[in-house]
Formats: sequence, C-alpha cells, structure tokens
Amino acid sequence: MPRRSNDALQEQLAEARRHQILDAAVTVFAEKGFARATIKDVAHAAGIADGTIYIYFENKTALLLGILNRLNESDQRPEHFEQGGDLDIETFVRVYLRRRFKVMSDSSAVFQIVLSEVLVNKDLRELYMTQVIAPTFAVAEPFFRQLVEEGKVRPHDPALSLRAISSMALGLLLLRIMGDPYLEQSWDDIPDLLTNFILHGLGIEEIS
Amino acid sequence: MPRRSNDALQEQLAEARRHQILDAAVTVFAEKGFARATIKDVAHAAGIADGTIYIYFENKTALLLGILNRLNESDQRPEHFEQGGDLDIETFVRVYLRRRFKVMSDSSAVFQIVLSEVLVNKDLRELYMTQVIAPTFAVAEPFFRQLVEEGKVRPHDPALSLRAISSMALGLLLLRIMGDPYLEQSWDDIPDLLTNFILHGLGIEEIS
Amino acid sequence: MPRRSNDALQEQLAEARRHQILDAAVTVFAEKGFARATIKDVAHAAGIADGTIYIYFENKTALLLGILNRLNESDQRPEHFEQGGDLDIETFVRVYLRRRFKVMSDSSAVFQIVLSEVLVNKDLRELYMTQVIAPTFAVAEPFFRQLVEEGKVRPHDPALSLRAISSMALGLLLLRIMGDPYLEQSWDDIPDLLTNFILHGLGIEEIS
Amino acid sequence: MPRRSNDALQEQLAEARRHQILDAAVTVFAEKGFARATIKDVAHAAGIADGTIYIYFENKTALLLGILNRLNESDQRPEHFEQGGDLDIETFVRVYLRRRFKVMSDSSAVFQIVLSEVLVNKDLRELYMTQVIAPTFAVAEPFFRQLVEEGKVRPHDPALSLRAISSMALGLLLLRIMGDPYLEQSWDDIPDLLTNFILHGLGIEEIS
DNA sequence: AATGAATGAGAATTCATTCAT
DNA sequence: TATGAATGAATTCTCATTCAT
Repeated sequence: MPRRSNDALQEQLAEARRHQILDAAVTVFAEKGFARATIKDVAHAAGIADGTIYIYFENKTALLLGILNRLNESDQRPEHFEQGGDLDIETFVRVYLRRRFKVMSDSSAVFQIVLSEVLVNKDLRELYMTQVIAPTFAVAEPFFRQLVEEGKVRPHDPALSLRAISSMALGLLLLRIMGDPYLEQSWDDIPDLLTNFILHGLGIEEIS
Repeated sequence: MPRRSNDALQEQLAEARRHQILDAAVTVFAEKGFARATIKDVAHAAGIADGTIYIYFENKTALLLGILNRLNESDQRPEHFEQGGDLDIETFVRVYLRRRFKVMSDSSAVFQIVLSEVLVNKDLRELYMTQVIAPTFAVAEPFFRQLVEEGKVRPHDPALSLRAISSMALGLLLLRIMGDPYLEQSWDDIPDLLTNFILHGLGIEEIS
Repeated sequence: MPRRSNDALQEQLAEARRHQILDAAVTVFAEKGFARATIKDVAHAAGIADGTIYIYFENKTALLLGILNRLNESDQRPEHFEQGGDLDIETFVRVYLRRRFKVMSDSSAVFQIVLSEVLVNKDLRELYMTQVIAPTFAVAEPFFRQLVEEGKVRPHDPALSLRAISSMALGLLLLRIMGDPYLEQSWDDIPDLLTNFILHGLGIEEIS
Repeated sequence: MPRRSNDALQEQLAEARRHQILDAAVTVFAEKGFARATIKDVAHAAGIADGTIYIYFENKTALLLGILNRLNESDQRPEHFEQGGDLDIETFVRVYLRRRFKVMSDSSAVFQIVLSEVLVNKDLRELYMTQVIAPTFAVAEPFFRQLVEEGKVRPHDPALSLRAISSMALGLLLLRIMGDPYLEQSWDDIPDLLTNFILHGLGIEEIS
C-alpha cells in the first residue's frame, strides 16, 4: 500500500488547513484587531469549529506568529536587488518602488495586523525586527553602498537613505490604510511620482 | 460664599484628575496595548482605585478617545507654517523637521497607542483621519502650493510631496520604535541629515 | 470454514485488547487521576488510536467499571480461608497477612484509582461496597465466628475484629502509597511484625 | 478616623469570606470530587458569584490547598499526648481513640476530598505527607518510645505500632465512608471496642 | 468623591465522542 | 477493525462595570 504517498497527502491537507485558518485569521484580525478578535470569529470565518483551530495551532498567539512567518517567507527575496546593476538608476528606482507598492497593497491586511500588534508588544517587536526588518536591510544596504561607490548617487549616508525610502513607503501605506483620499485615488501612480521625488527631492536650485 | 469660584476650583481639580488618569493610561496602553491593559492597571499606575476612573470617564474606550483628543489639541498649531515665508527653504525644512521630530519623540508613547488602535479600528480610524490628519494637511497644503508658485521648489505635485515628507517622518518614527539600532543611535541627527535628502533626493546628475 | 472457531478467536483477540486498554488505563489513571486523565493519554499508553477505545468500551466511565470488575474477579477467592482450619492461629494470621499484603502491593495502582474515585462517587461507592467488600466480609465473617467458638481467640466481636484487621492493612497500604518512608523501607517485614501486634495488641500485662 | 480598626474589620470580613468559600468547597468536592466539581458549583453552594471566588483564591487548586491548610491547623495539637503520663494505659488509649474518632467523623468530608485527591496527585501527596502526616508522627513517636521504656507496653517496634493504630483508625473511617453498615450503626462504640483489641490483640493464650 | 468588593458576561482552551476513510 | 480529524459542549478564569459604604 502506498503508505508514503498517503502520509504526504495528509501533510498536504494539513498544510492547506493551516493556510485556510491563517487566511481567516488575517481577515478577522485586520477587521477587529488581534486582541478583540475571538477564536470563534476566526473559526467562523474559516468555516470550521473552534476546537479545530487548536489541532493546527497551539494557541491564539501562534496564529499571529503564523501570520508573521508567512510574511517572512514571502518577503525576503534578495533577488529584488540583484539585477539592478544593468539598469539606469531612475529605471531601477521606479521598478523597485512599483514592486514594493504592489506587495504592500496585496498584503495590506497583514501589515495592519502586524504593525498594530508590534507597536504595543515588545516580544513580537523584537521578533519582527530580527526576523523581518533587519534581514531586509542587511540585503539592501550593501547594494546602496555600492551605488555610492560607483558614483551613481551622491554620497549620502547610505544607511539613512535606505531607511528614509523604506520609511516613506511604509508611511504612505499607513496613510492610505488610514483612508487618505488622495492616496486612495492615485495609489497606482504613486510609485512613478515618487521616483522623481526620491531622485531629486524637492529639487531646489543648487547654489553652485 | 464664593460658590462660583468654588465650582471653578472643582472643575480644575477634575481636569487635573482627568489628565492624571490619561497620563497613566498612555503609559499602560503603550506597554501592553489597549486591549490587554486593564482598568486595574491604569488605576494602579495613576495611584487611584478602579472605580474612581469611572467618575471621570464613561468607560475604557473613553480613555482612548481622551488620549486622542489631547493629541488633537496639542497638534494643530498652524503657526508652524506661518512665519516660514521669511526663511530660505533649506532653513525652513531643517527647522520644521527638527520640531516635528522633537514632538514625535516626546509623544512617542501616544503614537504607539493611537497608531496601533487606528490600524485595526475603523471608527477610530475615521475619527483620527477627520480630526487630526486631514486638518493638518489642510493647513500645510496651501503653504506648499505657495512655495511652488513662488518658484522656490520645483513643480512637483504638492499634495504628494507633503504626504511623502510626512510619511517619511512617520515611517522613521515607526522604525525607531521598532528598535532599529541605527535610528536609535543617531536620532538627534536625523532631521539635519534628512533635510539634504528632502531637498535633493538621491541627487543624481541631471541630464540637461 | 470453521466459522465458529473463528468467532472464538475474534472474541479472544477482543478480550486481549480490552485487557491491554484497561492496563493502560490503570497506569494513566493512577498517575493523573481518573478525571484529569484523557482518553488520548490512555490510547497513547496502550499504543492505539483514541477512537479504538470506543470500539471496546462505551465511554470513559466504562473504563473505570472495567477496572473495578477485574478487581472483582481476582479478589473473591474464598479458598483463602478454607484450609485455615488445620493451622495454628499464629501461622494462619501470618500467612493470611503475607498474602494480603502481596496482593495489595501488586495491585497498588488499582487501589489508588478505585479508592480515589470511590471516596467521591456515590454510585461507584455503592457498587464497590456491594460487589467487592461485602462479599469478602461475608466469606470471612463466619470463619472468624468459628474461631471464637472453637476458643482459639478471645471472644471479641468478630465483625469488628475482622474490620479492624482489614482496615489496618488498608490503612497501612494507604500510608505507604502516601510515601511514608518507614513503611516504604520495611514493607516486606510488615506482615510478620504485624502478626504479633494482631495477636497480642500492645501487650500490656493483664490484671488477673 | 479609626483606620486601623477599619482595616482589621476588612481583614476579618475577608477571612470570613474565605471560610465561607472553603466550607462550600468541602461540601461540593466531597459530593462530586475535586475534578468533577466546577467553580460554578462551589460559588452556587456559597451563594456568591463565580468571579468572587477568584478574589479570595488564586485558582481552583488553591481551594484544595486551603482545605488542606485548615486541616493542618486543626489537626496538629500535640497536647493530645502531653497529659497522657498520668493515666493508666487503657484509659489513655480509650480517651485518645474517642478523640481521634470524633475528629475524623467531624471532618469526614474533608478526609474524603483530601484522600481522594492525594491518592492520584503526586504533588499534593508530598505536600500532605510533609505538612500533615510526618509532623503528627514526629510528635507521637517519642511518646510511644517512652511508653516502651517505662515498661508500660511490650517492646514492639514503636514506629510500627504507631502506624498500625493510626492506619486502623484511618482504614475504619474509610470503611465507614464506603457505607459499611456495621460501622455506620455502631460507630460511637468503636473506640471502646477497639481499645480492647489494641491492648490485647486477638488475645490468644500465650504459651508460657 | 473615592473606594474596592462583587458581579456575570465572555473568552481561551480542553477533551469526550463521533464518523468518514 | 482501526484511525485520528473534527466537533462543540463545558470549564476555568478575566475583567469592565456597578454600587453600597
């Protein structure tokens, strides 16, 4: 009897269930916040019984960590920076921003949850910092440094530039989530508009 | 007997109590999050009994609104932009950023709470948008528009520039709260470093 | 085809399974108590799946009754008393106590469970009394009565003497289960030491 | 204002509440067993709300410990043995047994609970052994040893004699709780009847 | 006004039992 | 038969809110 393939099937079903539950959790947590949401809410949204959740996750907190981990997996793709060398800097920034904004929009609900919780939960904050943010910066910073060395961008502090751009993207997402009508309306154009700002700033005449 | 002045005294004492409670609430909510924090926690931090809080606030949610309202009062000072006309643009940006960062640092705990809640609470989000953010932008946007007209800055979209800069500041605060060590260490220098970035961006050579 | 013998084989296998499950249940219940132990615990200890238990026992309570019934079967061997007549009383008591202590030690876990439950479960208590204890006394009491009549022991109340001796044994087992170090250490000598006490008590000089 | 006496009053009220709750817990636990009894049951029996119990006891287990501790307090009265010296041994045993049986009957429900739980709960067992049983024996054993030295009783092993007598009393209580009709009916006479047995055992003629 | 004991609704979690495979 | 995922009732415990003092 194909025991092995049977086990594998079981594991796949379990994995599917885990995703089903996490998807429901994302929806519910984004709507009501992690603490206000109940396991009953999540179970209901997933179309299963309360108890079933505990077969796949140890407790409510594990749902949050499960969400964080999926973010983790999907987010750390260093290839973003790898083919940058060939492009002129303007195109590169434009492409990068488009991709970044796309991802952020797609996982906007996840951002809401994670950010909301991370702001008031020290343990989660440290986990998020070491597992998600620091690795991302660690990948991006050398790339920035190289741009400076190649003379492609003016010699700012690369660590700050990097953080400034990331923060800008993050802040704009926040502002959009908040319901800013301007961003809501022209969200798809933002990456292109922003490219110009990032390259030249407010663009005052330089006193030569 | 001076009944009227007695009433006024009473009202002042009550106002002081309200502030004492809100201060305690800010500390506690920032530490544990609004939902995880208990009235007992807040009462304890304020050095009073649980029940006393209900004399000054209708319920737990009213504490959150109270915090939001204080932010409201202290944050909408249009004078920030009023004397800007005399300064050159670089100095203006520098001064503005310094002030903005100072305020944000000082009320970092309030930011944590409000942001955390606003992200997952639609009602509060709308309240915050209409009462705090929109008014701020409404004050700042005409000023930006004027800068463009006076030819002091290149004709970007003023609404976007404004949002980009605000978002950058907000995002950097977030990143700092998250525990980013670079920002933690050089926080006081950020406004000055940022000024350059805002004025010239990454500063690539312009093809004329 | 030998259907009948096949059925008998089936029944024997089923009986073996039942014993396997009850053995596991005894171990687990003695460790954690009936109520705190879960079906999962028992299934795990028996090396089978949760659901399988319900093929052999109607519900969790049936496991307890199953344990009680096995005790029942093994415990009511009236032959204990039958060949007593030939022995002198001292030897008889000694032999009886040794056997009694041996049995109690061997099924110490069963005692723990049954006693623990019987103490706080009226139905079970009545069942245990009528099915286990009363029959035992019913067998032993006439024997005691006969000893008195034969003048082998002083004319105490036989019902009480019987109960006093049984209780002593039971109480000592309890004390040992409790972890009394003295009993733990000299458990195997207790029957012999006790014989003397039972025959002569504290042994004060009798005023003649 | 008499703050001090007010505090004392509060403390007395709290102590009364604690007793009220423990009394209810004893009744309920003896009826259904610790694990099967619910906090709701206890609260109902005490005539208070569920939540109130948690003001006075940390959790359900603390109720059990509370019961154990009260037993502790009431049970360790070394004076039982102190004035024994004057009496002849028969009177002493009789008086001691009467007192012991009285106490056991009065707190029969407590015994049921504690025994039942102690049999299947290792932690509680150790606690009970070190805090209740061992101290009792530690007080009684020297007294027994002295009786032997004074030649008042035959030189048995005092540690065993002590345990044998205690166990007998304990076992008889158990048997009575179990519903043994003989003990039920003649319970008040048992101490006197037992005295004889303890002093002379089955009382066979000694071969001189 | 201030207190904090009391309340009870509501949430997380467990687990006996069922049933499709 | 055997399995173990799924169920949902039941339980412990928390905490916002009330109210007598």
